[in-house]
Amino acid sequence: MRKSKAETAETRKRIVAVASSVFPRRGLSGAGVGDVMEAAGMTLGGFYRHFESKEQLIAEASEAAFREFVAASDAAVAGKPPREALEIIVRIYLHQLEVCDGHGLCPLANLASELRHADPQIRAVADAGYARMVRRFGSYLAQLAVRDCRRVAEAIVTTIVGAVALSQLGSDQAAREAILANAEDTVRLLVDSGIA
Amino acid sequence: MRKSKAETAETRKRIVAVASSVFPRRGLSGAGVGDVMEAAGMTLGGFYRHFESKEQLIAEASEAAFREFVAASDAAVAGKPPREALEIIVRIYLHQLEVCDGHGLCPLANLASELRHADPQIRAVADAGYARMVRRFGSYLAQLAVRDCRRVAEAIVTTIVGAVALSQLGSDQAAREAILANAEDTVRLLVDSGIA
DNA sequence: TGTACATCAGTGAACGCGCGTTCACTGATGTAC
DNA sequence: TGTACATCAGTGAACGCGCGTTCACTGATGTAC
Repeated sequence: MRKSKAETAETRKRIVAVASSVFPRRGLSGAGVGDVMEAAGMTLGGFYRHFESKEQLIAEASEAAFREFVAASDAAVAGKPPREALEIIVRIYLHQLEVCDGHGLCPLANLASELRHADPQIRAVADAGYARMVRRFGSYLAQLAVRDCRRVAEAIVTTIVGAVALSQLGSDQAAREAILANAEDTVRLLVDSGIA
Repeated sequence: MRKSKAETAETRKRIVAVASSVFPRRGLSGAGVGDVMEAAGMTLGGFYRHFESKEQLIAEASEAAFREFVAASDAAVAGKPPREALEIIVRIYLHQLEVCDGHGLCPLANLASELRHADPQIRAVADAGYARMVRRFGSYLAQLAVRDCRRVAEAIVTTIVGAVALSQLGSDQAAREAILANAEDTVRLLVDSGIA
């Protein structure tokens, strides 16, 4: 049953891709290695041909999730002016849960409290993802001549991460939408506050 | 070894109090029933004289955590004018992690992603806690004649919960403090934006 | 290019540990008379 | 009020399940000659 190198690489990618959607949706302790492998169409036993541990998979899956989000939102804002681009990215982030295929789910918002207790490797990925988001917003804010770009960018990230995390606790749909809509307004307020 | 009714009630309260600090600090799946009992100065076996399940303890501990936070912040703002009271509560919330005894840790910020996968009983407590926080801020905002009290209150809660949750992922102290300080500014901005 | 052997991706079963839960037991409290 | 018995909080050990990890095995791929 040995597979060609190309197939092996494909399989590995598929496992990471599946994991990047399974872990944010079900939680780090809520989804097992077996669940991920099953969702990838394989059996449990093959896992350790590709990864050293569940932790390693989580780290790579989180990296992939950040990359997917960046790729998807980059594509959506290609050629748009900065203000519009910024709003589109915020909107995509806030509505990440409504995308049915469940990809591009941000680890920060979806795994927040679990990441704290994860191992250093995983936390480092989360840290890098956060820094990346801040830099991304920061660069748009700079183009808009916003004062204190970095601080405003951090505030925007806090707002949208908090909104997505909280919106998943609400029991009724209306409350969840209200939280997300509010976050959009808050971001607008933050941007305007920094514009001379 | 049977204990008097009063002692039994004391023991039960102690377990809940300990749990309300252990679970937010170590996570729902990171802390076991045995850990809580040990921290309460007892052995594992006695747990089921007081609670039906770990889930029930988590639910009661979360309720207690919300209550503790309300009690502590109520005491701190007694007699203060609304604007000042609001700022103090925000500050207490944002610095909840620095309190050494580890009490008054908000389940929303500290257990965010784990609450999503918890059972309905626990989620209901989290929901109620969120609603309570929103109402609390809302009433101060109303006293300040802020427009859209409820929406602004929700935005404030999103901001401070997001800030506390995110601040725990940062690796260095400076980044964590920056997130919290930013949140304080964002809240001010939100309040001012609603004042005629 | 063809052949023989080493490699190794994937399978299915088993291992081992952690942890929620249960249980037999102890001895102090509560209660019935 | 005193006595005898039932109750039950707390202990320490055991059970059982889930899950991360390991392992023997299979058969297709890669490679050395």
